[in-house]
Amino acid sequence: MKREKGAETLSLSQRIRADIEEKIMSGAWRPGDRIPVEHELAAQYGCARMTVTRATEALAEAGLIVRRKRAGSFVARPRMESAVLGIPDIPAAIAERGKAYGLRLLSARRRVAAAGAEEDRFGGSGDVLEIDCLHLADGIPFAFEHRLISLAVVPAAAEADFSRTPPGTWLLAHVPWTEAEHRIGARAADAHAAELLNIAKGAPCLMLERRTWRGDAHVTWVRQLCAADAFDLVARFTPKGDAAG
Amino acid sequence: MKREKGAETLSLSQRIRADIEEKIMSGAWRPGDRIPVEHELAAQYGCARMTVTRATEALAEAGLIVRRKRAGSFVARPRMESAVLGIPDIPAAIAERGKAYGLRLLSARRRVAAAGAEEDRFGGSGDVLEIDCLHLADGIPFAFEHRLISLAVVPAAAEADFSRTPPGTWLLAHVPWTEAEHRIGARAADAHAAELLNIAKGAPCLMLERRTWRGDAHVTWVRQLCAADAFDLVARFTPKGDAAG
DNA sequence: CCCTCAATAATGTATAGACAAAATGCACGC
DNA sequence: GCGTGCATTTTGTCTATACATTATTGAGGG
Repeated sequence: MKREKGAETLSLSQRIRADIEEKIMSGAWRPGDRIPVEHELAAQYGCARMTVTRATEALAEAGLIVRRKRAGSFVARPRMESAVLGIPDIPAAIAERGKAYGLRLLSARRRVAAAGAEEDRFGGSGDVLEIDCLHLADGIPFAFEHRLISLAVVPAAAEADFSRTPPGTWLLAHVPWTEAEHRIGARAADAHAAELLNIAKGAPCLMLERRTWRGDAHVTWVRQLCAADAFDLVARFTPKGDAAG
Repeated sequence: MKREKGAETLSLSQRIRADIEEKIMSGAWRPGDRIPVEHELAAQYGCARMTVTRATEALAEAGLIVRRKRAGSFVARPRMESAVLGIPDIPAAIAERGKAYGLRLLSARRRVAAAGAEEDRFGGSGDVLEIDCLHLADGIPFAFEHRLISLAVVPAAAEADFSRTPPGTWLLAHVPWTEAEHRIGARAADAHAAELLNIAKGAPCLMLERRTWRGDAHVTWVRQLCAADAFDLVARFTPKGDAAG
């Protein structure tokens, strides 16, 4: 278990980094502790300070230590606030479990985004493409997707064939994005979703909402619903410290 | 919106990094494109190659580019698989919304982990502390927590007063951990949880399960359930590329 | 045409030194 | 006792150079 070392020969700076990391992870050096100053470590390892610096810099970037001029470097206070979550593309997720992916396009229409709850969440304005589709795993309904795409930002979307390529996959391949926001929650299936997913009305569903930007422009907003027993999100991660990215 | 620059003077290597990042983010350099070789960039910026190297190294670590000996450096193929999810401590999450946190310890008993569904998920063995508690926001039930703590790894837990300090908070403060795994899903409330959370049986709930290790030893396993309308997880993130950490 | 091998161009890592910037802590004066 | 300012320590960054490593490319031989 745990991290794969690969057993390859580590470079000296990587070894220094690993040594410090081990000291921190094992608890030998506790949060707030000062770690040896760089020239000291350099002497200890018989190398130039620059070599040590590269190790400490990387550790700082990873959030394990905090470096402060004149004061020294300190073990960061761990904050378990952030986890790297693997959020797969739906076709990829289905393929990963060895099932056949299927897509059913329910509707796609062009309209103008006006004021409204949905548009508020989307945040964009102007012409949008509104798409409903169903993702299938081995022919069984897996997730219901409702999406808005800004045609001002992605005019090419008007020509795309979303009955063959799922909109998410198409967008990922065609539109670069710079920022996104996820909202993950549980919801009861409404009548429409229940029918499409072939579950009881009111049955629990996992909801994933995603807004995507390119620069300041809203690219797309999507809500995916899938039956509670069909899918869980799983994330594995290691602690990080205070330092901002 | 978007990223805060801070407006501070960037170091040269940071500026080089930012310039390349901008080229990639804006789409000027597309995935798979080769970026100028380091000595070329060095000449362009009038600096030593080492300075450029620090920028490209950081970009590679961040997953934006891939560096290959002899071949050059290339813009990484973006994979939207991972997102940094803010998963707050429950008391912190409640405090953040300006509500008063409350805790109700339902039960805490010591027993030996035997074979069973729950123990399988936990993965540990030996003496465990089994805790049920309820987190309250302004006195209203917010989340139901069921937890196992390995007493072999955390003997001090036997003495802790979990009627005052929530187990998660106590553990975070007292036990260093090296790895964790989250599982996020939707579940229907069973009779017990429904009563405690004051919702209908079968109502959708957001479930968060977490296993935590220290080295190879299992520290704790916890399952938290909260009513679907009480809480969503929200994550904001930027794209990353192929490169492994 | 294919295989092999060597030249080569790129990254990978390290060095020793230099100066900048910041913050700590001490000495000094009041 | 108390602030004030300066010296010192430590990180922050960069330079110029050197050699190692690796995969590509091209030349030569079968």
